[in-house]
Amino acid sequence: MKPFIRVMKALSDPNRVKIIKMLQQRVLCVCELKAALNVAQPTVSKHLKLLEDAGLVASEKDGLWVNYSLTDGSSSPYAAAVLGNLRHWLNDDRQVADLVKKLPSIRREDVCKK
Amino acid sequence: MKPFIRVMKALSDPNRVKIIKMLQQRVLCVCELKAALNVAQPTVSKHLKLLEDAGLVASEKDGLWVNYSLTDGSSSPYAAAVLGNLRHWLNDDRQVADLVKKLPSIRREDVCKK
DNA sequence: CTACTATATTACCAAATAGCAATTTAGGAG
DNA sequence: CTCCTAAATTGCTATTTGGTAATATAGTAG
Repeated sequence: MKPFIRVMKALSDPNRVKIIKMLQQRVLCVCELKAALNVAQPTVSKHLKLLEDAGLVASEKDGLWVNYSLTDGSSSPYAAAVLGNLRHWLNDDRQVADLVKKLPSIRREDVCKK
Repeated sequence: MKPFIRVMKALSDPNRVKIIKMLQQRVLCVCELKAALNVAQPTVSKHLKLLEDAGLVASEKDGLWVNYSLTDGSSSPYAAAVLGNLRHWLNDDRQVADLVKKLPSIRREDVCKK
């Protein structure tokens, strides 16, 4: 039951769903996500932790950066199924579409460094 | 986005998931669910409202009783998909299995009437 | 070593949520 | 009508949760 609940909980927040939809486009680091969502950096980190615990995203360190990507779902059948559905779900959603559209203009080199 | 979030939120509580799994067995009224879950009646009603708003369950009055059942999912593609998955998901879960097993012994005539 | 930067962690606040007891609504039976 | 019962609603409390600012951690560059 717990693993299923974790996936549902992870996907029951708009910002976390947006993170998933953005990661469908490409690998992203924390500050790119922070820039896209317009929230504080710790907020992004917390969301990512929940998504990772649910088996929805994976992280890989690259020097100073941490790259986040979608998992293949092998760690959780629930995550796998919903990630599959989310490939086509919400593509027409206004907020998601806007984010995806502006995503190419959000580049690590510009966005990181305060 | 909202309808999707509603479905995820509705399914991110163990008692609500248990309600879904029990409704896969048969139609149930509020006091049968209350007896199965061991929670207060208003708690059950509140859960059912959330599930109904998400398009996961439907209610039908029958005199003094209100019968709750799973929807066919026509009101929400998200609900439809997850309800489909939940047909085979969690069948081996300890708590769910126990509930399903004791469900036949929970009969409206015995359980309602305090 | 120091200085800088990306991320994680901690501490805290406000809003949302699961739970209950008490009450209200609504239908059935006398 | 009154009495009874199933369910919904209201009002409340404790816990959870999304957010932030401040701090700690870890890697890079000099």
